[in-house]
Amino acid sequence: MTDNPKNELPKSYEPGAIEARWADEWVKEKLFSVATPAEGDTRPVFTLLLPPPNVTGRLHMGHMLNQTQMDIIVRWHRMRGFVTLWLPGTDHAGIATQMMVERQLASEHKRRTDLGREKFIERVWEWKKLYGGAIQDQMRRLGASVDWDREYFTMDENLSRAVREVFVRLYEQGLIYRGKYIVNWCPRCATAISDLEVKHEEVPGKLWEIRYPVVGTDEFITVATTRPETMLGDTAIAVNERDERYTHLHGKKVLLPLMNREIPIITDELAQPEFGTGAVKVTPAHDANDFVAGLRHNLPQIEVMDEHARMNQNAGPYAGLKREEARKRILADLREQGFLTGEKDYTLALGTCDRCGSVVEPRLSTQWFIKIQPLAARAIEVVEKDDIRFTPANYRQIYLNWMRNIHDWCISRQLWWGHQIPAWYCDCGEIIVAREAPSSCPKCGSSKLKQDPDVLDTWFSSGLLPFTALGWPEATRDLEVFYPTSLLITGFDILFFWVARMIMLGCWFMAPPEKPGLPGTDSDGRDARHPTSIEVEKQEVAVGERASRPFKAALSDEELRNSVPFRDVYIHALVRDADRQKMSKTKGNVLDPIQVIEKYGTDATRFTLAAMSSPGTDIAFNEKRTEGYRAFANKIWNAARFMFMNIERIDPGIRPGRTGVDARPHAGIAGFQTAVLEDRWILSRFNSVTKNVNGSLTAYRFDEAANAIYDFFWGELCDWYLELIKARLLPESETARGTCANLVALFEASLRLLHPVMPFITEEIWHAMYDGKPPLKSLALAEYPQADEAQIDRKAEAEMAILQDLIASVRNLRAELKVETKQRVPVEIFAEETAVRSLIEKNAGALERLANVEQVRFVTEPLASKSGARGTARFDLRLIYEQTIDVAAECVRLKKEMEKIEKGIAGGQRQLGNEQFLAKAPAQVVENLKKQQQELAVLHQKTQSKLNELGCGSDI
RNA sequence: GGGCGGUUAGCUCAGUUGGUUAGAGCGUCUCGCUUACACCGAGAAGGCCGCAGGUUCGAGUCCUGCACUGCCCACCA
Repeated sequence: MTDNPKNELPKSYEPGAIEARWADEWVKEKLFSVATPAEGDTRPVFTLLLPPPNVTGRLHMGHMLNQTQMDIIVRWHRMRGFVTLWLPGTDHAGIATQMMVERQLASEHKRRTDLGREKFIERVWEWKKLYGGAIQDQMRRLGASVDWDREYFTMDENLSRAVREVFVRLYEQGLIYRGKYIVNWCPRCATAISDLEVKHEEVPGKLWEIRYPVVGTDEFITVATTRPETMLGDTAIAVNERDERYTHLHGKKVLLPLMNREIPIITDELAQPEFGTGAVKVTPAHDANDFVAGLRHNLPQIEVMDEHARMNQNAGPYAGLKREEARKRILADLREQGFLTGEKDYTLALGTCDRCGSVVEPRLSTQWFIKIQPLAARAIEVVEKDDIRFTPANYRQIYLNWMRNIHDWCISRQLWWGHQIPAWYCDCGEIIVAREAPSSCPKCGSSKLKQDPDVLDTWFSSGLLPFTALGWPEATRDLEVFYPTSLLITGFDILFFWVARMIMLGCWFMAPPEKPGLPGTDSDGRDARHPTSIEVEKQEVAVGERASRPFKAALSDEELRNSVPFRDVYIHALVRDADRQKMSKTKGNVLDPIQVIEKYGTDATRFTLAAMSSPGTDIAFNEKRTEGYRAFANKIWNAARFMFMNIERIDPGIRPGRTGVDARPHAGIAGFQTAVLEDRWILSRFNSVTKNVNGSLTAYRFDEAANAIYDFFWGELCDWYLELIKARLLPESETARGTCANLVALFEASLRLLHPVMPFITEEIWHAMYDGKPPLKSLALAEYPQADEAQIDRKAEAEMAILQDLIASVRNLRAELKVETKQRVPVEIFAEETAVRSLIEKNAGALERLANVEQVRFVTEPLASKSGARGTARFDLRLIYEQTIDVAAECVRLKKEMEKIEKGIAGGQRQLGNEQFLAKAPAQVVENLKKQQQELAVLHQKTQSKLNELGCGSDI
C-alpha cells in the first residue's frame, strides 16, 4: 500500500501522488459507507447532509471551505465511535442548469423551443451525464468522507415521487393554491422567480412628474413615477382621503395622456400625502402595490408588456418596443404634448434576477403558491425553543426576523428542467392534483387532460432532502435512525433559500401525521400581497375540495423536537480573495481550489481553510497562508523521517504494537514512560492540547483546533521535544529504545489528533509506521485521542518553562555577543533557589546541547554585569568568552528593562494599595499579582545593582 | 428605510466569562546548510487595540455616541 518504505521517504513531502492514491483507496475500500444500524444497536449516531452542489457545477472555494469543515466534524465523530453518515448528492438546479444547456444550444444557433420540451430535457440529461460527475471527482480529491453508496440526485425517481407526495399533501391541506397575482418576473428567463431570487441594487434613476387632465375641468392632477412606461396600463389615479388638496376631485375622472382613456380618481391609502404630489398612478398589472389597491377597488388589470418585457398590443402606438425604448419614446411624447412637468434625480432599488442580472418586472400571471404562515409558525417555534441551535448565535435572530415577515412562496417556474407540477387540467375546467397522472377527469369523464407545463422551484425539492434522501415517504429504518440529522453546515447565502425551507418543510412533514377533524387553514395565513381573493380562488380552484386533509395544528414539545431536520446549524463565512474582494468570474479573481491543491496539496489547503474559519468575519483566502501550511506538512513529514531513522538504527523491530509501548490505535499512549522531565512535559502538553482540540471542535472552532495542533506539533513537539531527546537517542541502549518507543507512541497519537484536518499525510505516515500492515484499514477508523486529566502535569510544565527560559537566554546572549555558531562556550550560572539549581543541574546536558555551551558551572554569588551576565528573577548566567562589553549599549538595554520593571511595579503598587481592589478582586487575582510583584522586586534589585555596577548615568 | 458584522504589528488574522507586561503566521533585519526538515534552525525589531465619552478597583474585551468599511433585508410611487 505504501510506495515508499519508511526508510526511503523522500526528503521533502510531495503531496500529489500520495493524496491521489489515498483518495482512490478510501473510495475503493468503501471506507465511509455505513450500514444502517439494526434494532438494539446502542452506538450514538451522527448524520450530516451535504448541501447538494449543482449537478453541473464545479468546485469553488466556498464548496471547499464548506466541505473541509464538514469533513473535519464527520471524521472526528467517526473516530469517536459514532455511526457516522455523511450523505452526498447533487441538485438538478432548475434555472442554472437549464441556462447552461440553453447557452450551449445558442452556440449552435438554436433555442430550446426549436427542440421542444421532450428533446430539450433529453439534452439536459445528456449534459448531466457528461458534466455531472465533475464535482464528485473534485470532492474525492478533497478527501470528503461521504457515503458514496447513498448518493442521490434530486431528480431520481424516488425523490421525484416524494416531491409529488409533498405537493399533493400540501394541496389537500389547503396550503397550496393557484392564482393570478403579481409575481417577480425575469424577462430574460421568461419565468416567475421568488422574492429571494431578486437582488436589489441601488442605482441612480429619475422621478418624473406627469400631469393628467381632469375630465370636465381645466385642472390637472400631477403624479410622480419612476416607471413612466407603465402608465399605458394605468386604470386609476389614487389620492389619500384625508389629503385636502384633492377633496374636490373625489369621484372625478382623468384622461390618460397618450392613450386617451378615461380612468377614475379613487381614494386609497396607497397614496401618501407626504410623498411627491400626494397623487399616484395605479397600474394593477405592473406593480405589486397597485395590484392590491386594484383588487380593493375592482379596477381592471391592463397588461401592456409581454413575457419578454416588450410592449404588447395594449400599448397602442408603442406596441413592439422594448421597455427601455418605450420609456424614451413615452417621455419624449409626454414632453412634447406638455404632460411632463418635472424630472428629478432619484435613487431607486432596482430588482434584478439573481441568475442572469436582468431587471425584474413585476408581472401579472397565474402561478402556484404555498400558503406559508402555518409552516412558518412551526419553524419559528422550534428555533425559539432551541430545538434547533445556530452557530454563530446571531443567525438565530436573523432567521427569526425573516421568518416572522415571510410572504407566500411562489413555487411554479416557467421552465422545462425540474419536477413538473402534478396538476392536470380538463377542458371542463376541473383541476386534478394527483400523485400519478389521472386517466380521466373525475368530473366530466374526459380523458383529454393536460398536465401543468410548469416545474417547481428547485428549492422546493431540496427543502425536502433531510427526509426524502432517507427514504420518505416510506417509513424506512434509515429515517428512524438518521432523522433528525445532527448538523447542517452551510453558508449564510442560502440561509433563507434552503435552511429556512428545510426547517419549515421538515417540521411539517416529519411531525406526527395529520389527524382528521382538526381545524383547517382558512382563517390564518393571509398574505398581504397575495390576498386570498375570493374572486380569484373561485376562478381557479374550488375551496371545498382542497381542505380534505386537515393537519395537526398543535404538537407536543417532543413531537416538535423530533420533527426538526437538524439539531445544529453552523453557518460559515464567505471566502473572498486575498484583497477581500468577492470572488466572481467577471472580476476574474476566482481561485480554483483544484489549482491551489495541485500547488500546495489538499492537506495544506484544508488546513488553511480550517485555520481561517474564525467566526464573524469572511475569509480572505491568502495563498501565503497555504504556503505556510504546506511547510507544516513538510515539517510533519520530516519529523516522521527522523522517527523512522531512529527506529531503523536502534531496533528495526520497534513498531507500534510490537514495542512494549502499547501504541495500538485503541490504546492511546498508555505505555508512555515518564521518567524524564521532557517526557512528563510533552505528555502533559499532549493531553492539554487534546482537551483543547476536542473542546474547540465541539464549539465548531475549526481555527482554534487547527492552531492548537499546529503550535503543539511544531512549536513543542518538533522544536523542543525532538531536540531534547536527540541526546538520549544517540547511544544504542535501553534508554534509547525506551525513548524511541515514547516517540513512536506520541507520534501515533498526534497523527490521530491531526487526522480530521489533514487526512492524507497522517494516513500515509500512519501506514508507514505499521510497515503497511496496520491493525485497521485506515487511520480514519482509529480512535480519536481524549485527554487524560491525570497526565496533565503542571509541575513538569513549570519546570520546563524555566529550562526553556534558560536556554533562550543563552541563545539570546550568544546572538548579541556574536559568538560563532560552532563555538561551544563555558557558562556560569547563579541560581538562588535550590530547586531551580537542581533542576538546571539535572538538565545540564539539555542546556549544553540546545544552547551549544559546555562546562556548566554554578556560582554562589549573583553575577556581575560587567562580566556580561544576564539574568531573570530565577537565575543569572554568564558566558565565559572573550568579550568586550559595550557599556553604553548595555546601559541602554538595562534602562529599557528597568523602565518596564518600574512600570510593572508602579502598576502593581497602585492596585495593591487600593482597598477597593483588595476587597473586590478575586483572591486568585490578588495572589497572582503579589507573586508577580515579588518577582519584579527581585528583578528590580538585580537590575539596579547592575546599573550601579556599570556606572550607567541617568542621561543616556 | 430597517438590521447585522468589521476596524488590534508593514500584510492576513487570533485574543475565551473584563484581571494588570496584547499573541501567531507571513514579510523585514542579523546569524547559521548543528547528520529530520533551507518548505529549516536561532535571535531581533515592530502595536495610544478606529475616535470620543462612560461603567468598573481594573477595559482590546461591557455601555453610549461618532467615523470609516463590508454585508443582508425592504412593495412607498
